[in-house]
Amino acid sequence: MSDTILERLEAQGLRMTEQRRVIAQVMDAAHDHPDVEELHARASAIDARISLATVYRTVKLMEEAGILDRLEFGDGRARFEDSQRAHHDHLIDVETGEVIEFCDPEIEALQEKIARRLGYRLEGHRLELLGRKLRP
Amino acid sequence: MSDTILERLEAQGLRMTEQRRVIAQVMDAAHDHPDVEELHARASAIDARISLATVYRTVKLMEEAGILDRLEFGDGRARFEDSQRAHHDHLIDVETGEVIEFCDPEIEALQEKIARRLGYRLEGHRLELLGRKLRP
DNA sequence: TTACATGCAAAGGATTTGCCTCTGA
DNA sequence: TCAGAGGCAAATCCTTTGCATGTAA
Repeated sequence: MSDTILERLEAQGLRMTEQRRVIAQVMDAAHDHPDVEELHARASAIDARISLATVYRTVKLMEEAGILDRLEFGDGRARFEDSQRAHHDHLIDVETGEVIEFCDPEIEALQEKIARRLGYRLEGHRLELLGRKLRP
Repeated sequence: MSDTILERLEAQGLRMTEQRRVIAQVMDAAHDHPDVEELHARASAIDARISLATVYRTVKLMEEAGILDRLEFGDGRARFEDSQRAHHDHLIDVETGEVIEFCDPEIEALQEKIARRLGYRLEGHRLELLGRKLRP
């Protein structure tokens, strides 16, 4: 459960190319939610032989392999994070765009309950809170 | 609080064109979450003199006026609903794509609480549950 | 060797915009 | 009348894809 992205990628038996290694390394080092362009910039800084198209393909590969989660914050481009980081939701600062992660077991439990009440088994969720910093 | 979209549009003092009237009428009649293309189809059925571009412009106008809410269900296109319909969240059937609306005061309260704990005043949220129908 | 990955550029889908014409107030 | 709205097509933005070439196994 504490494997790196690189290790999980190898464990899938996928062909390990230089590009995939670099992108995995970048995502392992990332503590934020980079979009494809940002990912491409960080990867290019390590090895310039990586095209945008490859980043798109790799990110899709990793998403389908369950290694990355795709996030949509409503700004029209996808962002990615390590799917193995402990589950959390996001609070977005509407003034600065800053993203704060949080996890609340109560809200998780409540979601299960609501889904069940509607006759569904919960398979996932997206929760984003939008807020403005309190000035005390 | 129970005005139609048409009435709210007029109340804003915006120029009332035939196109805006038709789009307002379509949204008033809609009990679902149409995307722009669907909206254009429904509007065209009433009056063919409405272009896609106008639907895009009108929908943006209405969103900025607080008349419509823009929804993103992760399929790459925006959907719209009457912002004045009682607040609710969405449960999406991952098998059929069907969208079920629900409202849970407990979860609303919890979100307020979480935001406050993080030092924010809650301004809004997006919550989508993804589920699979229970077969009893 | 060879199936699969990459680069590049072209293609796509959703949305926006420039520009000229039309129209509501 | 005339500022703002609409139509059309071109432009943009993000993402995907076809094809020829490169490379991991």
